[in-house]
Amino acid sequence: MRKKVTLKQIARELDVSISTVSKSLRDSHEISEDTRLKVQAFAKLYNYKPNNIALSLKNKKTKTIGIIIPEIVHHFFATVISGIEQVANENGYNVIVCLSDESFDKEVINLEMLANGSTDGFIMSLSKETQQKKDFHHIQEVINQGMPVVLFDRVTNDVFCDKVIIDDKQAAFDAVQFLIEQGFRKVALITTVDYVSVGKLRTDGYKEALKSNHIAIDEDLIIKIEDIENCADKIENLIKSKNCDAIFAVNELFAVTAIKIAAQHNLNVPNDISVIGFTDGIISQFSTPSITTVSQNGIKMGRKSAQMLIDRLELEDEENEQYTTEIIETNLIIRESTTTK
Amino acid sequence: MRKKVTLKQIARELDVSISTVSKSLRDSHEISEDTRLKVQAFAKLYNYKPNNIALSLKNKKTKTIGIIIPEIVHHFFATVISGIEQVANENGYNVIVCLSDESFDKEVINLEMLANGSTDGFIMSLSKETQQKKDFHHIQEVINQGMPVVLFDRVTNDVFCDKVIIDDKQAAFDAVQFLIEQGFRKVALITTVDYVSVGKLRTDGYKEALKSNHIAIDEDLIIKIEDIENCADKIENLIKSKNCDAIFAVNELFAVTAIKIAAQHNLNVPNDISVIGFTDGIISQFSTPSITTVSQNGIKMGRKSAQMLIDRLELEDEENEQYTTEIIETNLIIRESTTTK
DNA sequence: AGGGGTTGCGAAAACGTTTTCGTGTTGAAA
DNA sequence: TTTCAACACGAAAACGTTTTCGCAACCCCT
Repeated sequence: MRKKVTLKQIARELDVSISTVSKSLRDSHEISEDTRLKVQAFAKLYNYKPNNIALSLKNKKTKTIGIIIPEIVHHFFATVISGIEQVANENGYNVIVCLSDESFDKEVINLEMLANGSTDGFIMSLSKETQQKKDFHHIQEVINQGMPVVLFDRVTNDVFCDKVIIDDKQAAFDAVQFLIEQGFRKVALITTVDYVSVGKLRTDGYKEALKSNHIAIDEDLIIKIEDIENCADKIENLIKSKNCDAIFAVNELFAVTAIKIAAQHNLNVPNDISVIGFTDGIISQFSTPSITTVSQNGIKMGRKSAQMLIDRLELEDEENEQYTTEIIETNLIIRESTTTK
Repeated sequence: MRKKVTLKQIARELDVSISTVSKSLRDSHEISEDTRLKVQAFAKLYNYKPNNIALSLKNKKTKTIGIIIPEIVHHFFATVISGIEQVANENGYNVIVCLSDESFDKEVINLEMLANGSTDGFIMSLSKETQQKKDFHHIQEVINQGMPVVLFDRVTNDVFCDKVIIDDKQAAFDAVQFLIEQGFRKVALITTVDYVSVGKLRTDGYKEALKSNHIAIDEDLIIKIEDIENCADKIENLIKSKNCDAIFAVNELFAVTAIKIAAQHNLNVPNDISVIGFTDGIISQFSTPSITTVSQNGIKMGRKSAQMLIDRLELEDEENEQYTTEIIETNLIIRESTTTK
């Protein structure tokens, strides 16, 4: 086992000082060509690589980005990480990933853990519990300590920092508008409870679309799912009522579940009922029928988030207090689950 | 902006030495109760937390695990990360994730980057390119430097270290055996090219199952997919030939694609043709029909890998050269895509 | 020969910890 | 009064870097 070699060891071996070794390796002109080449040859031979930890301590920069997200087993978040990782890599950064499991406490613990020097900044999406409690002191804390934070997707107005979101309301509006344009008047909504910020916004967009087309909002056509496990019942009631000819679901899972339940009741999608989902994940692409959906482009969100964070990190000139909120465009991907009336 | 406070600052503020502060905070008996309480109160007030980087440098331990996988936008890998993260968290470790994008070079770069002090050890799954080149010197290198490595799923016999795998061959055997027991004799195989280790093993299992049931192997029923983009043609040929009554696919994507193409040719799954996939991901669960599949239990693989790595890391007593290979059991999840003949 | 500039290198500080060892003060025992 | 232990604290080294500064040695010019 050949442990990694340090400057000190090279210095001792070559009978020069540590400074000389360091300077030689960094091609300093202070060092004679003789010594420089000798040191470089020796370093190469022993495969010297500077120790990152020591560098981090010295430079007070870790070249590491902390990512804190609710969960990773979720295609959208996976794509965002993928995007972040791309940009991070291009700029010589590493990413360290923590999962909050939708728990406020875990989010706080992770944040504090990484804030003690492990990372230069954070990219986060809030856990459900955090959104519910509306407690963001932990985030404010790290910002106060001078660490940049970028929030994406699940954000809050209560903390000032850079943000990357989609226009959830507009996207929902567009989706519902599309359904209406296809001739549907009885459009149902399957959404989440209101404290999930994106769910609320998409609900708003749905309502607005109906309003602007002078369609009355029928509360019976709006169902709010608390937890995904037992969403089936409520959806089944909706379908059985046969009161709707189209459904807008605020995520893939709701959409595909609706389709499955419809099939169980011998209703064909899209012929008997059209369905639009949200998030262009695996499910939408591969379900049968494939699902018309609002594409969020997680890669792009991730890339943008990373770029904003890195820009701020490398902006040495202190305190550009102009926080911006970037909006990533969405687009409706039309597939097999919708038709015209 | 209130920057993080250091021992030195506390010491200066309280007019004691750095050692005294450090000892007070660690409840050393060398320090009088008076000073101890005073320091602790002050530290609490200013929310002192030791700097991780400094600790890492001193202790030569980062409490960080490096994960290098081909890609994250893949349900199986996401579940493995999730499992790793659980165990890591329970033991006070963080995880830093790098993606090789199936590229040998990126795998090498990531490994070298993290090997310079950033992590205490690695959990990896080999990129396709690495498996093809059969070049593992980079992995051997970090092992030689004394960093433990755990390989999972896509492993190799050419490097000695701990490994976590499933019995791919046996699992494939069981799946095909199941189909045969349901009465199918013309079982087709959709697999990958041979250099993908798991693909090869699953192919072997398929062949063995046929053999042990005295069914001749028909090479026309075996199709090998190079890249996923244009797998459709080959699969279509298979389906059109109408030569098979059941299909075993070595991953979800092949399985769902087969089902889709079958539908296009007015063949019903499972009534006209039964399909079994591999990996119990989102697709298998939510496609219509839902897919009978071999479940890999990524969470468990991740947990086991992390546990093995951490055990080795905390086993101070040097050099337990007994590397082990852990086999995670699989099981066949029977859903709608299979029936009996 | 003396002065000034260049060249080549080393000492030391700094980043933030922990820990070992030393040391001065106090109190009690001889 | 002297001696010694216990007590409370500080100095310094160590982890591996980078960088500033200082300092010899040499050469060149007058």
